[in-house]
Amino acid sequence: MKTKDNKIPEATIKRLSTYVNYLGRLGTDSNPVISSEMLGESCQVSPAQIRKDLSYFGEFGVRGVGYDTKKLEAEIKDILGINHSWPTTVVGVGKLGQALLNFDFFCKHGFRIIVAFDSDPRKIGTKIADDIAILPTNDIENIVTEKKINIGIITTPADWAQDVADKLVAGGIKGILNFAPIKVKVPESITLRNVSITSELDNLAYLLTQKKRH
Amino acid sequence: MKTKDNKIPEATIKRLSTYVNYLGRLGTDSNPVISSEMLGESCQVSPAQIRKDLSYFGEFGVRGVGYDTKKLEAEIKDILGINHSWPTTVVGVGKLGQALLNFDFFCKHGFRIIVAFDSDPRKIGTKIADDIAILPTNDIENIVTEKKINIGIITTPADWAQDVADKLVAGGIKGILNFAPIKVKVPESITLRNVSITSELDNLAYLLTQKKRH
DNA sequence: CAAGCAATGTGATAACTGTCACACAGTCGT
DNA sequence: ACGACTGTGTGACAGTTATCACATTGCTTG
Repeated sequence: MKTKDNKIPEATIKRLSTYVNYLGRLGTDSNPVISSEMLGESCQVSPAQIRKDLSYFGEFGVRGVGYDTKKLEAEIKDILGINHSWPTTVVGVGKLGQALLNFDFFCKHGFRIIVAFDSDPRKIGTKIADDIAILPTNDIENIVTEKKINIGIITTPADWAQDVADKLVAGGIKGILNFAPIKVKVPESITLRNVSITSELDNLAYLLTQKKRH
Repeated sequence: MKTKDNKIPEATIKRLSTYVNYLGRLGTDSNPVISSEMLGESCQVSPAQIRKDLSYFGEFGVRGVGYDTKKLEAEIKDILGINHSWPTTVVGVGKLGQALLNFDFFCKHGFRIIVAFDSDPRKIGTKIADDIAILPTNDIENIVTEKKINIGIITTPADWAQDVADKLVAGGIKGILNFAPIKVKVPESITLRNVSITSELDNLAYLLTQKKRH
């Protein structure tokens, strides 16, 4: 795979994710080939934008024809790095954690949940969703190191998030996806993404308010 | 409140949400006044960015001093439109739906859950999280109209999402927050936000892959 | 085999977003 | 009361992202 440039817009990555998701749920038999216009229609992105996004990484289509659906899906998965399994752990087995653990897409998107952690004694020692063990949060550092876990997903309440992040980092985690509603701080070398559900709600409220004020 | 211009970057709104969230969890007694530098430190945003963000909407600080913490929080809430209650419904009472229904922040962020919907007969008729009734999805249109519900949150599996969205729209919903991993289509007049958890995962995978390839 | 067609790939351009430096206003100390 | 000081508000600038038009290339058909 070519990577012509390392200045890829984050928005492009987000869209690639949309594309691959759509391609995945498309019957490849009925649509062996897809054009940027058709894909754009489904993903609500302009055809030109799609071509531009892909052009950052190479040439995947055939002029005058379009893209081989199956091949394009594989190419994008390769670009995103979701064509193989990332050893992953979920910390915080509340409702949100459980929702994620049961998420079909986890495995489909290249994430293998090795183990989960929680601080609730009643949950520790039990198993969840396809035989995933729940261990005490104090074991995070050791287990992450031992099992060579790359990715940590934080679904604890806000107050615990920073402590959990520190433990994951101490264990040698590579990346963190944080669902707790505070921005945790980690060393420069750790890849971090904060997912703020409240921020999405606030954004919706803002848009509705704007509309009302027109 | 002044709105000098209607071209506010979406990123600004996202950051405002971060600011207000942080201000909310700050002891107002210990910090009656906060500077853009202090706030920036906590929210991991440059001080200049904060001042710029706020300047879109007016002047809220005192030069040489900073911002009145409590007042700033109220101002931002006013800007975002989360200083009052939006009548809201959640469709899909799976794990993710339950997680959201139990989310403390819902009420704190100006969303009042009126009712929930699900298609599972075992759930219909029961109640959840502080006395919220679960009704069948077939009732969506009528109830949304009757209760004048403004916001619909979709937490169903992908296959149901579009159907649910259509029902919400038929009931006269104003805005939709969609957690299902497909982009639903709604009329122009409806405010829609898609929250893609898989996209966040993909983004993390991409960043890690980049790092590995360095 | 050549001409027409269809849809890609991309350079140029426009729009948008963030950064920076500094003028300005309010406060505090003397 | 006045000058030094502190932190805001903002215009100018730089960097980034999206849009557009069209040249390009491979397929198809007569």
